[in-house]
Amino acid sequence: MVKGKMSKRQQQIITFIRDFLGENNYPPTIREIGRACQISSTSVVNYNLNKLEDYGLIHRNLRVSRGIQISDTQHSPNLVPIPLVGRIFASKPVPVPDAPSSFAPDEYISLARDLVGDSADLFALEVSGDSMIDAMIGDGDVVVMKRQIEARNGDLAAIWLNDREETTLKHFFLEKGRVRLQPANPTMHPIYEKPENVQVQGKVVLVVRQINKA
Amino acid sequence: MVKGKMSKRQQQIITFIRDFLGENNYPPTIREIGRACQISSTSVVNYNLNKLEDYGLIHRNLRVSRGIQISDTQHSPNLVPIPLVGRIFASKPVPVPDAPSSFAPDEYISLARDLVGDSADLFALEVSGDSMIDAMIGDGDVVVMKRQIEARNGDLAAIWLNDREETTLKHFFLEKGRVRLQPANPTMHPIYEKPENVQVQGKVVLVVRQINKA
DNA sequence: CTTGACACTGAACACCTGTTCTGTTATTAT
DNA sequence: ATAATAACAGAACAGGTGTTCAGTGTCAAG
Repeated sequence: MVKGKMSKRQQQIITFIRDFLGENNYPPTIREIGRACQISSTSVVNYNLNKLEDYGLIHRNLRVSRGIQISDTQHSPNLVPIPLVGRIFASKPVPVPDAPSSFAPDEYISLARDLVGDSADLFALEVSGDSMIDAMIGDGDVVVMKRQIEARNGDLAAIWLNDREETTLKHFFLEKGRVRLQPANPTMHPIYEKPENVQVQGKVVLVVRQINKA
Repeated sequence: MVKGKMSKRQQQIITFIRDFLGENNYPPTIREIGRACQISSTSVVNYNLNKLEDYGLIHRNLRVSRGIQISDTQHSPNLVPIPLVGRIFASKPVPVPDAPSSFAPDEYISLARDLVGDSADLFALEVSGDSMIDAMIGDGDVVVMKRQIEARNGDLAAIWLNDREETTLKHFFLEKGRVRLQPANPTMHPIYEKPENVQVQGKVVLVVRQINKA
């Protein structure tokens, strides 16, 4: 959260840092910033960098050359590796990985960070069969899920139905004592379940379908 | 391509650089590398860094502090920018961009290269409405297409139907004088058209669905 | 007007950093 | 064994780099 308002100069500085990082893969020095922003004195750059750190927009490693990190955005590698932990069937619960760091080094899929954000507990599943077709998800699709036990209204969630012993992907709505599970396909009708019969296993964040996997 | 074989020390150095970069978002100095790898002399680190650059594993910016880049982590080669050229409706032809380099700098979406390959003439469209639902593609989905006028059997193609004046996304099959257009949803039935009535506008390569666009 | 805060200048300092040089040790080929 | 090459150590140097400090001008509040 930004407490104060960034001055024009500070905005100029932070955009330059971002550009410089994108081009060189390492942060600029104080003097390089000054040169780019027409600031004659290193102390002024230092002064404004401290301001930017107060605002929480950057992080500085003191006494280290080029020790600037941009905190707000996605600036590490722009790719997020997501572990592909298994397949998802209608007839089995979702194979949710135990810990966020339980690395199954078998396979990863890489996605641009701006598609999925920075969350740590993401994992991916390949869909087997056509049982998720009412969620507009077909055989071979890859779903990226976020590990969580509860869902908020409207979330597309992976839900285990205790009585049917079946996994389904539906939009989750808790309404006056019952759970409405709404297919993503708007031409289909919802089903209603008792809350104790549904078990949320994760929330779908992204669906990727490769048409011609070579 | 690596011409020589990396020594143990060089391997140690490059893994340290990678770790350091992952932790601090900026590259280490020569002396930091030496300290971490038990190398007493800066010249030895320099010596091995030059070797690593000869092998093509890193790139050095001479006379610049922390001027080391790891070539395989450079995000540029791993991300493919795809121009988002417009929206796709059932009632209108696909807005195919004219030239592969006709840059509409409005918006881009970045995707990992291993998802879409290297082809130059890719473009992306956002789907409006639920008219593509029989291709399991819903409102707000993004389809990545490859510009081409002909389709091969089995391709999921964007097809303009001359008589209905309508765009549809279906699997394309040319069979004995007629064209079979098969919905991606296996529970739905195909339609048949005369070849002169269908006009291929592109081939769908990828479908991405972000569930909670913030 | 005075005060104080804010943004900035210019200069100086101490340390950091990449580079280069001479020399030593280990490895390999002849 | 001998020579050549690769790998390393240590020191020194020039310039880069973060930091600090004494001032300057501006501007709004008291």
